[in-house]
Amino acid sequence: MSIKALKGFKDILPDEVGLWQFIEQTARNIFHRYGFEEIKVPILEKTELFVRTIGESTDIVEKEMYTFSDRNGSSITMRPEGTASVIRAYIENGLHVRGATQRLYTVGPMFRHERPQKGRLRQFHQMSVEVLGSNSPVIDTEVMAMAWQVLQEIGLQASLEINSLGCAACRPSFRQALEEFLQERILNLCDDCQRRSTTNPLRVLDCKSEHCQAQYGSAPSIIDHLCGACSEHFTEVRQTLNLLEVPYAVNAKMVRGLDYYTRTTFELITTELGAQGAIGAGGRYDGLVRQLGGPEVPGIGFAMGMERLVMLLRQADRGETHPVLDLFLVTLGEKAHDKGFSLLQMLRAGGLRVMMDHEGRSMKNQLKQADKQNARFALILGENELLKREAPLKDMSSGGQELVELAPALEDWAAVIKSNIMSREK
RNA sequence: GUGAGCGUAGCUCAGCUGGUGGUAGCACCGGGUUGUGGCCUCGGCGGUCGUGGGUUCAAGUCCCAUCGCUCACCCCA
Repeated sequence: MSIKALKGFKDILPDEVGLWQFIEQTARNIFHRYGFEEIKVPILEKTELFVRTIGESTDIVEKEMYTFSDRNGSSITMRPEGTASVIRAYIENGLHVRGATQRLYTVGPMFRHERPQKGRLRQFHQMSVEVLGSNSPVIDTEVMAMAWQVLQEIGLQASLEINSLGCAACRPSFRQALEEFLQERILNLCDDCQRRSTTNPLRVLDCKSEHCQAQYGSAPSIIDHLCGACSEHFTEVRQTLNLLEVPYAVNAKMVRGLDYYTRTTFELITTELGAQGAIGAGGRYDGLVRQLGGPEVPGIGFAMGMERLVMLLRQADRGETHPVLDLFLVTLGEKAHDKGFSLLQMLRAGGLRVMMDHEGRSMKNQLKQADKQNARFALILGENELLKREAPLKDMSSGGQELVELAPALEDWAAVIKSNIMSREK
């Protein structure tokens, strides 16, 4: 049996890479328009970083991290998400002195040891965005509007759901009210909710059981428990979203899986991906920088799942993008091949995408190759052409061809061929 | 971690109540014009039927185990 990739680890084949590049380029372009700068951070970090930020009792930390001992015995972890590393880098490099607010994004693989299913892998890729240093609710809106715009520009539909989780001042009172509510009817809840009511009470609210949901209609809502400042913040977020005419819905039952979130949280949700509806999600994390030993700096961020975006585009049949060759050099005979090889390099240096055959295949075959590689033109170069000093340039889509002169010097050939091709650029 | 479904060619799949693995489609390679691709046509390559046991005269087909994949739960991008 040959060696196969690890469970949950996938090859991204050339057919699909064009789509990945399209998404990433579109997103980067938008991020730059919004004043964001890229930061590249390591894939490995000290385990402690994730334990302290994501939260000790979260599923990610408890059972999903790729954690192991380094050769000198320290515990290191392959990052399960991007925010923690960016915050660490922000603090470690004193980025707060570069300006009051920093807008950063990073792109790359994340690792979680989960059971793979549709839209969920053990190595997956995120584009992750962070704003550090602003308390303004308008920043929340700006960030959501930017995420929204990314989807718009890559041509995807999703709905935006928002919520507020409150802050260290108001969340505990809500949590207490909820716990009391759950205790009163603990025996009427499903097994999962009974478990969740002690481990992670907020989670019960998005239970899928109808029986449970019927009872949660009267459950305390986080929105009602927000303190004055948090309530005002949330109101302003909604107002500015309205102002920008970004469509959204408030979902008071939305919960996030990472402990560091405060105040505004949001998800971009699609119904087209089976059980994995979130294609982007994020929120505020006002205490996080301080908690990691940095200055008292608020933050907000979100991540988008590349695999899920790619999957949606494929489903929408916006699939494979084939690389296009400007020219395929068809050569006949050894002499023409050698001459052609020099010409090939000259043309490439001149910026054209050019290929040729080195296997001595028949002309028919070489044209077949040209076709398969989506060449726009084919230049036919044989002994006759070398003697006559002119060669047919064939337009592969129309089939028509005309002779181009072969100047005495190779440089001039290349220039003539290039200008011939360029002039027919449509 | 739990549950369900599925493993036959590189890919998509036929293969009935067990009776010799398909001229199958796509892809790949080569012919059909001795210097012109796509379409057509002909031919070729390609499989320890996931693996290991068992039942049987006989197993791709039935049984058990195991591995893998997929989807769902949990949870999450």
